[in-house]
Amino acid sequence: MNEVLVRVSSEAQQREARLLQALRDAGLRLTPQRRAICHYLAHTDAHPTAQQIFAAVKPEFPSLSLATVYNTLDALVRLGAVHALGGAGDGAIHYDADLRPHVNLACLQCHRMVDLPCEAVADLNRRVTAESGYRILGARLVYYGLCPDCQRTAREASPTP
Amino acid sequence: MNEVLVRVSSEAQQREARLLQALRDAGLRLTPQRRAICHYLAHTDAHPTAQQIFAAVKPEFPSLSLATVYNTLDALVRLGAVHALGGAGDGAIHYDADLRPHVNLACLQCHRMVDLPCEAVADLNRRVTAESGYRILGARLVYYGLCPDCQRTAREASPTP
DNA sequence: TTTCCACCTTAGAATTACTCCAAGTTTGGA
DNA sequence: TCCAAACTTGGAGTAATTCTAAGGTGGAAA
Ligand SMILES: [Mn+2]
Ligand SMILES: [Mn+2]
Ligand SMILES: [Zn+2]
Ligand SMILES: [Zn+2]
Repeated sequence: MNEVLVRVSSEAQQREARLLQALRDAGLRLTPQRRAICHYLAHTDAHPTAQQIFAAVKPEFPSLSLATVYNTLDALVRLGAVHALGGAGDGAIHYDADLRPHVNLACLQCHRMVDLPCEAVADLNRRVTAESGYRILGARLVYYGLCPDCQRTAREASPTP
Repeated sequence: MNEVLVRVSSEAQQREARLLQALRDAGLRLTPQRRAICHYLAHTDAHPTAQQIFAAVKPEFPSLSLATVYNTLDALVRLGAVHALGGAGDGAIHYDADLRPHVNLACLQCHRMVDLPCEAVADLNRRVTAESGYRILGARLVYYGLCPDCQRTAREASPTP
């Protein structure tokens, strides 16, 4: 009759907590702007750019400045809490707050990035950390090309069936 | 007494041939500038940026334009003959003509990229190609952080031993 | 709770990698 | 050899990112 009150913290909530903790641990301040940016980063799987984060958070903070978005991203990347994945055919850097081992797929046509879970990446991470001699801050595991949708579009455009 | 005249084409020569063939196969023209850029790309393991390629080839072609470097790189990347690895702490994209399976290590401090051979990457490539549904043009397998040299430098700067 | 300052945010200017353009040149097939 | 499509070039243009100076604030300490 007693329900088991285990709240399963969602993946997104865990990510958000991790981002905030990373800032705290580094002695950086938790401003409302940073909280909002972390919240957005933790709850999306879209691999947003700085501009996209800005556009998404701006409504909640009309005074928000792009510089703050860049500052916060820079801090999170330098702390290893967010990965900088690079461009996707657009000239802008995409960010990923999902640190679970996976590779990312970028479409050079529609500029979207999606995840491809991949257990093998965990081994890769381990090996690189152990063998490289580098102090690893982040990874950028991206395959780029054309997504299924954009392949279809391209095929319709050129009559080569 | 007859020597066996097998010339073992060096890795770099193979790469150069592959780059030129990729351009030919795509119906693109082999201009002296493109040849020089391909030659440089094939013979370096420095993962150069467009500007660095320009600086390296310019002496041989005083009339060379940056636009030509960008055009050529764009063509090679779209053909999958060269990989665009993204930045290394500098704001510029680094390129890699070495298509052998490996991961790249970027130092955010000195902006250098080096290779880490890794057989596991071949499997990763296969799996992504097979399972993603994407038409894969290239990969960007980079771990970024601080190289051993820069770690040492950082340690000397901050007295935390 | 109040104080206080090092750290933050902000708007806008500055930087710069990269792209675009128009005019002149070249490649490579016919 | 001839020529049209493709290429190169210098310079202007674009836009992502960084820088700067002035005013605001988080959070530790009293
Ligand atoms: Mn991802
Ligand atoms: Mn490499
Ligand atoms: Zn697409
Ligand atoms: Zn270094």
